[in-house]
Amino acid sequence: MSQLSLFNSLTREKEVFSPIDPSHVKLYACGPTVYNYAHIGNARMAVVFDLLSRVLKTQFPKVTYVSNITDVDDKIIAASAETGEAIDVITCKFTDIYNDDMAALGCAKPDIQPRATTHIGEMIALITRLIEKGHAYEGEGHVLFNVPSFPAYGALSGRSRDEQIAGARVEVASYKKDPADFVLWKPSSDDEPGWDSPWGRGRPGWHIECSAMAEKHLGLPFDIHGGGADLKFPHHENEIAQSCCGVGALDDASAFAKVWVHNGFVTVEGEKMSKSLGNFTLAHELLDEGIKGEVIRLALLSAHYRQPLNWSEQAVHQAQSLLNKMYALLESMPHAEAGDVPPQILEALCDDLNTPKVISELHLLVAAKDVAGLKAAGDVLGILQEDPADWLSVDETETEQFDALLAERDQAKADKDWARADAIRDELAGHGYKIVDTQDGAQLQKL
RNA sequence: GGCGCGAUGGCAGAGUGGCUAUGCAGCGGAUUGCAACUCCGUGUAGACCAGUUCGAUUCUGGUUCGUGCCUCCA
Repeated sequence: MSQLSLFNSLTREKEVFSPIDPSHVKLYACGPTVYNYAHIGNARMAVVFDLLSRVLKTQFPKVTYVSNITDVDDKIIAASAETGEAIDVITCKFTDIYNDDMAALGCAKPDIQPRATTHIGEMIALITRLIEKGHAYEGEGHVLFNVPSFPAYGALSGRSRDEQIAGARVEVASYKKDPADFVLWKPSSDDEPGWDSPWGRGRPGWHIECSAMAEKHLGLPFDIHGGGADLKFPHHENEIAQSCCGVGALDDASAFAKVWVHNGFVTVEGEKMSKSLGNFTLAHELLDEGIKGEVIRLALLSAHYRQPLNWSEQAVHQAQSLLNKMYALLESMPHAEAGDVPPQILEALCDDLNTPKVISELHLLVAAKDVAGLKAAGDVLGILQEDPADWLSVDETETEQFDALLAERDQAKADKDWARADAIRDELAGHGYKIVDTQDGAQLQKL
């Protein structure tokens, strides 16, 4: 059996994964703040950690994958103010859309998907504990984490507290004892969402929810904590500080989570996809355009998860092309059953999720007509879950408008009027369809 | 400025101290309709400069360039 290795951001080394309890592996990944649609950069995180949980499940008898929904945040408040929709309407709506879109990308729902707003009590309890232990203090209605009280601060991001201060863009509010201190709890005005607490009506800071929810659902320490690379600092660094201090592990940044896994960004023309740059593509839009979820998923896995992934038509095209090939083979052998996951696939996955290598192995499986291996590989990768005939056909209601053209082309072929036949092919290509002549006559496929 | 990451053939993208990555595109061929699909064949790439070595794309150092975090961010 292949042994899983993962690059641990905390040690900056690829390590053989060795669970705290091999009978129950625990994984947490920071999920979305639900105030709008997920773009494919957000989707990459969901796909990567879904894949990791699937691979873990092939290696260990029990895996609990937790990924949260952040449903209290200043951005949500701002979105509500802008649209006039109630906050819970917005968060419910976009939670559902997120789950639907990720399901379309082949992501199983996490075993537990905790919401921040249903864990306020746990957050207050953790904050209270931090105050009691001298790691947090109250000031002007805020509760702040005192960074100098945690000697191991900076272990994950590799920056010292002095460097962070040198960044100079940190807001130094009057109630902060140290410029690096960050908010655990902040006061809410009457028109903002808030909960009663020992420090007055307020709401949690951004970082505390993950500490509280991970501890509640997984216990400390747990095995793997993941998220996008941009969360390393300050979010994950602060989670470590809160959680380690909560359990009194002042010098051990691994007392929260043992292995930290960070996925790289999706880029567009070499630049990070981000909302502020406006260069984002929504997963929802791509699905609406008729690009299949599995195509998006495979395209997102076409680069190694820690490398940047440049989103392009060509990446989509390559993923589509491979899936078409695989489904065509599956259709030709409809009664084949899934076998064991081919060892070379498992080996590549176990090597820090080397999905580009996996994809090359998929091509080789197609060439070898190894349907049983492909099906098994598809199950662990979260692809090849559709009916091959459905995959290869196109929606007839969409294409019946072209039936007359196809009939005309059949006649043109019979008349050996190749110029006309090819003109029709070109015309349909303009509509996004490819004509494939089969024994049953001409059929259309999406380009 | 501080701290990271990266640089592979037209494009995407791996492994590897010496032995074909893989795919997309292109080109040649078979089949076909002079198409499409399919099949066969086809690519001396490794930013630059040193060093280690019998031998480096792979290890080490430096340079250049790109990019990310340091502020909300997957």
